[in-house]
Amino acid sequence: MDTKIFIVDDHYMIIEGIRSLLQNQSGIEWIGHAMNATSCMAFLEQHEPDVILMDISLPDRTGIDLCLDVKTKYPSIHVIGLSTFNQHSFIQKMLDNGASGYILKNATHEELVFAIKTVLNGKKYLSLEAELAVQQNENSIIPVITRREKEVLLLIAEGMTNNEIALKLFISTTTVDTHRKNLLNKFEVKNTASLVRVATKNQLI
Amino acid sequence: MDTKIFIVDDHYMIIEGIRSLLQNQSGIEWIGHAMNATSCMAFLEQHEPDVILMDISLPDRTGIDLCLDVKTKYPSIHVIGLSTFNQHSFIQKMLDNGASGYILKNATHEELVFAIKTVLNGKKYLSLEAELAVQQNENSIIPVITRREKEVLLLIAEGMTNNEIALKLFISTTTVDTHRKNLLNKFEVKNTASLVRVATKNQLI
DNA sequence: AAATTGCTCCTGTTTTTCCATGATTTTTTA
DNA sequence: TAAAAAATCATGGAAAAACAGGAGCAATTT
Repeated sequence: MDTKIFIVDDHYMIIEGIRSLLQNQSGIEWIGHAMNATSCMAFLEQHEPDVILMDISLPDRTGIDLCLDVKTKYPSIHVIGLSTFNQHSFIQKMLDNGASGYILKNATHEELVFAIKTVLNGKKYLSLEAELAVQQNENSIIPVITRREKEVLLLIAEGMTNNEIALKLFISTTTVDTHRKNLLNKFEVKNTASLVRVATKNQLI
Repeated sequence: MDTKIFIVDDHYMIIEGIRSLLQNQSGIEWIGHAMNATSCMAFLEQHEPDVILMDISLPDRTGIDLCLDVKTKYPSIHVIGLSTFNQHSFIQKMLDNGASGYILKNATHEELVFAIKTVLNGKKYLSLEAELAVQQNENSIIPVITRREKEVLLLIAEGMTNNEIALKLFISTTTVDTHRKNLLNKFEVKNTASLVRVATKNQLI
């Protein structure tokens, strides 16, 4: 029985590229593609692929969210993340949400097939670049911030002062200042400029 | 005589995708691909394509730089920018450097062929999304900053204080402050937080 | 030759941030 | 439900940034 592959990606060229890469591969059957999260879920009502290649960025939802939905509803399906970026946080989140692997769009035909075979055996496959990115991720501290802190962080990035934030959130200025101070501590930075920079880098803003 | 197409992109799947999309297209001949700027320039020593599809992000140089080089050396070649993002600043820079068009990687077969035909006729082709992005670009102010200001901007984003920047650049603290003031004015923001944010958004950092 | 631009520096004042420390109340979680 | 975490508020002081306004000098453009 052939391995059934399904692709979720909103880029025609990628879909065509993968189709072309896999088309003469024995043991692999291409059963279709979706260009957004909604039609992916709709497709899964009718068909059950063995492996889904899933782009991180989709028009209606992120691949990260979609991955969680798919794995919750169909735990036996193996999901492989697919992206142009080797963005630490993306990769980690994708794996946290149940993905079995992650490859970049510059993967070769061989790597693609190897990744599919690996996850079918229940193992994880990370492209070399992705693995490096995850390691880097472990090195760099991704601080855990509270809901309120995140709220304040966003407003800081908007350029609001402690005072303005206080008015907006109906709390005291000194409270905002405390949140700000805690953010600086958690991110291990010493002023607002690098706070915004680091937070942006980590996709928090 | 067939139109000779050459691709510069570091993603196998995209290369395969485009090849697959163009393969049965009459009047179009695929003459090869390069996966970085250097081998692109090397290829052009021997061959002269009519149209180059060029990715924005390449491993050794940006497509933006490469585009300028190609157009300088071979003005008759038409360059079409290719990217996942409809990033205003990228598109504009690409066009400034002589590109004849810009399409996104979710372009259909029809759009791709139409874009190629359009630029061959000496006209410009922008994908709908790209056109919108450029319009947005015109709306949002992309401030022109000087070399020194950019230098200071980077150091501000690094989290350095005026004093530290002054020491690093061998200038007075008040001078740094002036640059900072000018940056705030040019970016039309009122503090460092939004300065860093806006600059990051516009890929200046 | 005149105007513009970029870089440099200055004096002040006001506002905001940064830092330390401590404490109370509310919410989450084990 | 008890313990932990989060959110709230406060005081006070030092450091940095923001704001205003002016000004000299060199290189470039008009």
